[in-house]
Amino acid sequence: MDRTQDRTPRRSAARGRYTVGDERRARILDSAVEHFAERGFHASSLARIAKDVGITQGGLLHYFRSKEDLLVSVLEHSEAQDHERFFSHAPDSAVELFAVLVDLAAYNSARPGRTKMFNILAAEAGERGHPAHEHFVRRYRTVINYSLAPVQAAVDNGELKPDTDCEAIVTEVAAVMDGLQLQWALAPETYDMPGRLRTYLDRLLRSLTVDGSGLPETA
Amino acid sequence: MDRTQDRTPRRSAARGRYTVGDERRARILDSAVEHFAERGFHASSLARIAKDVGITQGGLLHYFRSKEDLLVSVLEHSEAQDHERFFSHAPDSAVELFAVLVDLAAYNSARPGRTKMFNILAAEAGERGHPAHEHFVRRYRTVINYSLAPVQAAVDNGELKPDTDCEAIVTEVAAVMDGLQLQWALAPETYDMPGRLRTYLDRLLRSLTVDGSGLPETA
DNA sequence: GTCTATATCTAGATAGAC
DNA sequence: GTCTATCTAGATATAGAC
Repeated sequence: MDRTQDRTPRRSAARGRYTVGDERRARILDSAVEHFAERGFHASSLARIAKDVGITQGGLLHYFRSKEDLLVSVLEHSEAQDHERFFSHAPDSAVELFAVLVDLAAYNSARPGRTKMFNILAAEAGERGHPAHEHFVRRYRTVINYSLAPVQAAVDNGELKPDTDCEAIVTEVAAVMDGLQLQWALAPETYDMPGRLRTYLDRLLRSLTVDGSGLPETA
Repeated sequence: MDRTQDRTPRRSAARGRYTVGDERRARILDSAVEHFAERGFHASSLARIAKDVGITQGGLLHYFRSKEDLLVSVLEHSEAQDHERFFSHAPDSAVELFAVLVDLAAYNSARPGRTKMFNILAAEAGERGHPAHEHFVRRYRTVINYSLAPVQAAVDNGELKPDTDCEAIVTEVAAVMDGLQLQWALAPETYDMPGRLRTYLDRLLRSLTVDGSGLPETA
């Protein structure tokens, strides 16, 4: 096992207390996010990531034993943040699910570095050899499953039309979120990503309800 | 002006005749597409692109004076292909537009290298300094404008509901296409991208028609 | 815990031989 | 039209000093 990897659990155990090393680790992760956001994984450089934190490349490698280790740590860290903030509670209805997704879009649009990083890494990860390939395959599966349950439940209890293809709906929603995020990244200041997502989800919901107006809006 | 740049026009003038240089140029572009698809722009290497064609890096730079020149040429080349194949005729109706888009998705899913390249470059281009930034900003504007006209026309002549927000629809359609493409790239063999797009467009169309079943399917 | 030094590779671009 | 040679710069990773 990796000595650097079991730092995070230790920190949560001693809640509120941060060692110097933990703080350094956190700053390296933040710096890495910014660099991956600008150039992706392959073209980012450990030396420049380290320089932004005020240490050298050698110093950085004390915390993360390799570039790939750093990438994996960044992804796990971000994932954990998202999970705690948005996905720790399973939504009971499609309306509730959609509201969470709009919140997530707002959260993402307030964090351009983090969000652009996901755009690039998700695209890079299409190649089978990429160190984040498995991560993103798993991530889509998780997102789909998380979203599928409340939609299926809404069909079962009659809120949504009985002939609804739940899986198609759910992958489509994920696609819209990713696609809007791609457009948003080209002009983050002027593009209302959560607004466009809500517009889409509202119409989707209306088209899925029995008479076209049976449910409240998502926000 | 660049001597290498005015080769393409000359070739189209002497239709059917390809000089050795033109053929070399085309093979370099193909190789570049594959490399950009795997690693994006920054992390691709001219030497390796050249090696796949069977020449050296120095030889490649005879045709494209810099790496950035190569990238721009690749994008222009691909764009020209798309335009000729799909967008040279302006669609008269929303149904016609949607059918073209499904064709495009099928075309893209048959060309993994090219399509994954667009995924990565579109994401990388979010950063303002990226050599393809302007290209993708322009590309989205073009796509939106191309799609807006037939949708707006359908609203005006009563085929679609009068309260339809055409611009929202059109950016949403673009987002779905990009997002599905991202998911497809993670498992191209098992993911029916054009099928999922058609499913989405069919439901979109039904939700936009006055009584919910006024128009034929897209295919 | 961090730095310096170093080994080893690879990058893009230029110049000039053939 | 292509190659070789070369320059400069930058990459990751290791080893060991402090």
